[in-house]
Amino acid sequence: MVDPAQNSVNPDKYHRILEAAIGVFAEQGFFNATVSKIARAAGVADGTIYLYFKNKNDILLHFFNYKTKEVFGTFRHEVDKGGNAREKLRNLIKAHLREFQKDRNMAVVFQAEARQIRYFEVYIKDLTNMYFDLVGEIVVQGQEESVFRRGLDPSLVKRFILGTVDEVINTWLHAARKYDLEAQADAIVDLFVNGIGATPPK
Amino acid sequence: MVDPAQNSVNPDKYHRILEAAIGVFAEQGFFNATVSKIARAAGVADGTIYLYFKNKNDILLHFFNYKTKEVFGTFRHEVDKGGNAREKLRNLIKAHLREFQKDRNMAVVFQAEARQIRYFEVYIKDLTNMYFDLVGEIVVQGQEESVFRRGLDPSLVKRFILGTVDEVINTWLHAARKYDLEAQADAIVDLFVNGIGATPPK
Amino acid sequence: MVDPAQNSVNPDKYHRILEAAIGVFAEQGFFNATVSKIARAAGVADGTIYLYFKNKNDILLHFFNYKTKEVFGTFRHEVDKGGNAREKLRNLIKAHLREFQKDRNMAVVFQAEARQIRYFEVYIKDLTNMYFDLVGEIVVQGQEESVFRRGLDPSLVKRFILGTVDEVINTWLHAARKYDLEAQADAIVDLFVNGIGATPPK
Amino acid sequence: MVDPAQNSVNPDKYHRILEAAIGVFAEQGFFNATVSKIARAAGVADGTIYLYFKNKNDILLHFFNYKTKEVFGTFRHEVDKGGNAREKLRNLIKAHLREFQKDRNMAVVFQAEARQIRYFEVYIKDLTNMYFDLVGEIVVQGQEESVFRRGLDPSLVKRFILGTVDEVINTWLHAARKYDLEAQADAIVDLFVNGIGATPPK
DNA sequence: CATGAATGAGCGTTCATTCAT
DNA sequence: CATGAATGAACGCTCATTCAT
Repeated sequence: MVDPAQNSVNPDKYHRILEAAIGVFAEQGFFNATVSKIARAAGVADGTIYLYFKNKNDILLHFFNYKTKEVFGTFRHEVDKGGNAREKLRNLIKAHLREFQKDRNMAVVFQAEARQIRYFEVYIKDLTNMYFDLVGEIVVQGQEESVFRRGLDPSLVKRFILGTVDEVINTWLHAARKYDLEAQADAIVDLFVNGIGATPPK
Repeated sequence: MVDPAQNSVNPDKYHRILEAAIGVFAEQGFFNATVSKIARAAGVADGTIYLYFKNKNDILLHFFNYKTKEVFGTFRHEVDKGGNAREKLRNLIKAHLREFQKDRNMAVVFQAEARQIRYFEVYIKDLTNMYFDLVGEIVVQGQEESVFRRGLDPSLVKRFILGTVDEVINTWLHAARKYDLEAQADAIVDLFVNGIGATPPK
Repeated sequence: MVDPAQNSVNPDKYHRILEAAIGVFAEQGFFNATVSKIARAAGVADGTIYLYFKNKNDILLHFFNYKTKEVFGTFRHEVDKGGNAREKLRNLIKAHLREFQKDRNMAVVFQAEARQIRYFEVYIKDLTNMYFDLVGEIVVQGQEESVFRRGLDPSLVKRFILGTVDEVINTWLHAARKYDLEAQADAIVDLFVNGIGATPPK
Repeated sequence: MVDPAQNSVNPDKYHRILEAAIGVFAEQGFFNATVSKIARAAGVADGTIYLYFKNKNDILLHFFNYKTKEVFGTFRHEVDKGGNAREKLRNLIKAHLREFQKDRNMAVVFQAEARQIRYFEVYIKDLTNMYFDLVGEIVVQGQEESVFRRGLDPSLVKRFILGTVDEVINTWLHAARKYDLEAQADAIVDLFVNGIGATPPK
């Protein structure tokens, strides 16, 4: 097997297979996807898959390792572009929704398989922690800026935020009618910041 | 196959197999679980499984249809016990966390498989809608009671709430150290109601 | 297992099962027939079958041993009723067609399974030989009476006759439109006796 | 699965499996034959069978579709070589006996399974009709040539001829002592043409 | 005698993986 | 590097048979 990280030979084929695989995984689920189907979708022979990936598991692993990590990298970038905490939070949510909307296959696979397959647990945890770290920083900054209240359980806030976005994406994925996902960012952030409680007469 | 609804024969064995199956599904995932493993776990012969269930899929289907529906029934009951909207919301969250904590296998299977298997999508949607309806009612009541603010997107609020609880349970399931899940209810409700924003100097 | 030959106990049930089995065999073929289906058709429990028959094979064996042997007994009787050889031949063919027409299930099973299952070969051979003996006698008598020509290969004549009747029944069984089988007897005998050759100007 | 019609891959293996399967079917019958036994007989792995055939049924189907159709093709050819009707009839019978004698496995499978398996009924009917057409043509020609008498029921004559040959082959297959099958052709044709009746003093 | 729930051996089929070309 | 035919372990499922009631 070639190391695709420093793979000078045919990086094309590596990506073609990876994309094809994600497509098949998205459509059929990891377990119902066969290596043959992936090969056909990628336009290569079955055996060729094994020149670029150790085995079927390894394909999904690469997906988590490279593809989604890349996406999570843009989250970091987007967050950094924000000035204050609220802006950073909004940028994160917006980026999250945008990127998942942009690559539906990725979204499906990530949402569907991430919780399913024990084998990949550790990679998922990595990604989740990356996300949690981002949120953590934002919260701390927000508290320093006094836009977020003190005394919050940071770990709970992280789950509060990731859980909501996750569910919003999930609903979008299963919806019959397609609507713009990114457009929901502001309403979501508003909920995060203000909750559902009636504001007392201030 | 016998009708398990009527439990005409050996309801014991029916439940033993169902519990055993959920255990195996929880540990290995649906696709890695084999009928043989389930039979062994239940202490019956492979063929016996097929006296109570149509096939492997059918076992999971029964799980969604009976076991989790029952749990969701207690949610309704708990909500009804609450007087005002905030209490109802708290009761729902508490019940949700408690029931999933009480039956860890159920929790694992529900969280892991619910998003995964196309075949069962319709059952999951049923359960989700049941949940959404509950939340919807609570929100409306809260708005009438003026504890929840107007102008909320009800569908977004539902996802906001389910998503958070979902993620909280998920984190608990994957945590190394076991902690009390139900105890988080109040903090969660507080987040829902007040958000993370700093209260303006009142 | 009870010996059904001298079975004082519930000969009814024995015959009910046998008839039911032949019906199921006729409809589905021996190998696709299950003991359960037979039991259901007979209105008894699966286990009851084994009180009257050693196993699934044994049911078919009883069929060959008793049911069809009985039919072949009437062939003998019909032949004996005929005066000259030609009459005897005609009676045999008529009886053959009539009996198979009368019990379609028997006909189907006999025609379909007789050539198929090695296990029963010996019983089939018995029946065939019984038939061959009948034909043999008729041919000899016919030659003595000078209605049948000398120099015939008796064994070939037997196959000539059984084969034709067999095929006529077979065609009837598979025909879409139902017609009277017995009515073909005279035309068949005419073919046997005169062949298809044009009679030379006598 | 590869298209065996085009024999794009390893036509050798395709034929090896087909021959092996027919051998196993001949020895054990279709239902008692297992894919494993066929694979072992063909010297390939179980899975390899499925590269050449859709499933176990498909093997028998190919047998009927290609192997026996080919044989029936030679029947046509042999018939066409005959000048007058009697010669044609004789050629048909001779070819039929010869071909089935040449490939005993084919003969066994054809005789045994043809009447048995509902699934293949349509293919058998095809073959039978092909045969019937041949005989029909011969009979008509014979009547025109005035070697066969008028007023025959053509459909009955067909069954008369096929049935006899069928039975002759059948007897041969089950005989303990092997004798030459083709040698019986003339005696059979003589029976067809002249019947068993004594010729009146002409 | 009768039942039918339980058994488990056995089968057809799939598919990840290998390797000769 | 690329191929795809070949492999065979493994699985879901069926069903003849048994036996406790």
